[in-house]
Amino acid sequence: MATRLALVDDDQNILTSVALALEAEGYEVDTYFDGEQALAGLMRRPAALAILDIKMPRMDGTELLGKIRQKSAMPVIFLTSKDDELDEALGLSLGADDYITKPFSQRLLLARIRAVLRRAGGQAPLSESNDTIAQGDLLLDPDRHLCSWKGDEVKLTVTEFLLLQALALRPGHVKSRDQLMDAAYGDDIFLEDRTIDSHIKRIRRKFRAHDNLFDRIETLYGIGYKYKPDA
Amino acid sequence: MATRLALVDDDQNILTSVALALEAEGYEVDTYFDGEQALAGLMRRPAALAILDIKMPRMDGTELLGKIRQKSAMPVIFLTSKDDELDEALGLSLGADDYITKPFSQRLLLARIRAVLRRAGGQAPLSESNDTIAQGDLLLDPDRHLCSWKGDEVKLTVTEFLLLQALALRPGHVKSRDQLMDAAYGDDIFLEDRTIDSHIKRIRRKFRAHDNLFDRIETLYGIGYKYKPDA
DNA sequence: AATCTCTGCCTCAATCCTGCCGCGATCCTG
DNA sequence: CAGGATCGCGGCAGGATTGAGGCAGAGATT
Repeated sequence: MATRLALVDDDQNILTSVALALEAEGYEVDTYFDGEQALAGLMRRPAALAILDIKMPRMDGTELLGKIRQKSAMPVIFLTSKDDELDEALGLSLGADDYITKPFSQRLLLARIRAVLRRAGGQAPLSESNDTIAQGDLLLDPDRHLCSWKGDEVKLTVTEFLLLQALALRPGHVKSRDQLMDAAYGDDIFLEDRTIDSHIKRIRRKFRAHDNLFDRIETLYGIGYKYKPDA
Repeated sequence: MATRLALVDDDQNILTSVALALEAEGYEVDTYFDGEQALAGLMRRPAALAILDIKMPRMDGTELLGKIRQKSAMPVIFLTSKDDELDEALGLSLGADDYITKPFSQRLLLARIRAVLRRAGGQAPLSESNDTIAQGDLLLDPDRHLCSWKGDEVKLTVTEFLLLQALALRPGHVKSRDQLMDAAYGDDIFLEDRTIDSHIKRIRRKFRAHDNLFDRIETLYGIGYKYKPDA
């Protein structure tokens, strides 16, 4: 069930350390240290995504990408050195799905991998979906920034919308305050936990203004919040 | 319950001020001022996350990271000076989870710490699994923090949930109070044995409120408890 | 410039959780 | 069977967590 990634780089350090990191994230990783080896390996063990260093001896990344593209539409992410931007242009025009300049953080790499895999369509885009959410009486349309409860429009601010969206995306699933913070602001912002409570309070208040029995946002003491699905 | 962080920096000012800030946030912080000391300390007091300065006398951050990686997959955040980008490349491709360039805001540091811990925590769940447990009439879904008996929802607190999960994970197997304590709190906490009894009492009571014949949690005199599987 | 809105956070009171104690009942061991 | 160990249960008090109101600053709007 684990997604298999192919990692190609001639620098042994990068190869092993990045592989370790990815495996820690639950991916299976096949490592190759040059293009020819990678090409051969990919025939036998196809991967969901390939991560290629551009500069490699014997067969460089762009050439490898070309060969891969002859046989498969497998998503590809390029690794490039920071200073040679030419490579980026080259790689992308050749059909890479994304690129990352060294140095890169593990966080960035993971984000790109997830994004590319998501775009590639295999996985359910649960986290970032822009789709309308219709959970019983609740309707959330991100594109129109529209929220309604039992037909009545409920005016939410951006933050409130994002939080409710995160909750309603997986009805019944518990979200910690940290997770909600991620959903509304992203990784790099730290706020008081209790700020989430404040927003939840405001969301509840707005919904109760339309339906004073509204109780779909449940508090789980010591854990977080969840959106209760229809019974 | 407090998460322990390891902070390694040769600058005493940074060491103490950052440590203070982190402690104010509720973390336990072990501080070390060089790599060797840190390595020794980490053996005895393992931390959930290490924050390493890259430039240090005797053993620098990357070297320390290497040594740490030989023994553990502990998440690591690097601190780097803004001007030497080389360090970043080196550290990150070596397997650090993230990096922060000095000077950094406390807010960013906290955000990164949380993000890394979250990722790490999700990956390596302390106990056995995050899967739903379905044992006959019992249903335990950690993601939803949902517990039901014969279809009825039974509302459990976090501690109760963890204990029941530990028991139900291996139906028929005896769990000592110590083992249950580990499952619910981790192995860093000492509590009165009888406290487990109290929780078991409350779990039983809650289940009996739905089914007064409930007797699946069996007491093994002098040993512990076990969850009785279906006959 | 004068509002208005959004938002993060603070305070206070109410509620919930939990560790532990004591008592009586039960269970083993010799 | 007696004595001691162990356990179930009620209850309590402190601590942790949460809901609600409110406030001030930053931006946006008028």
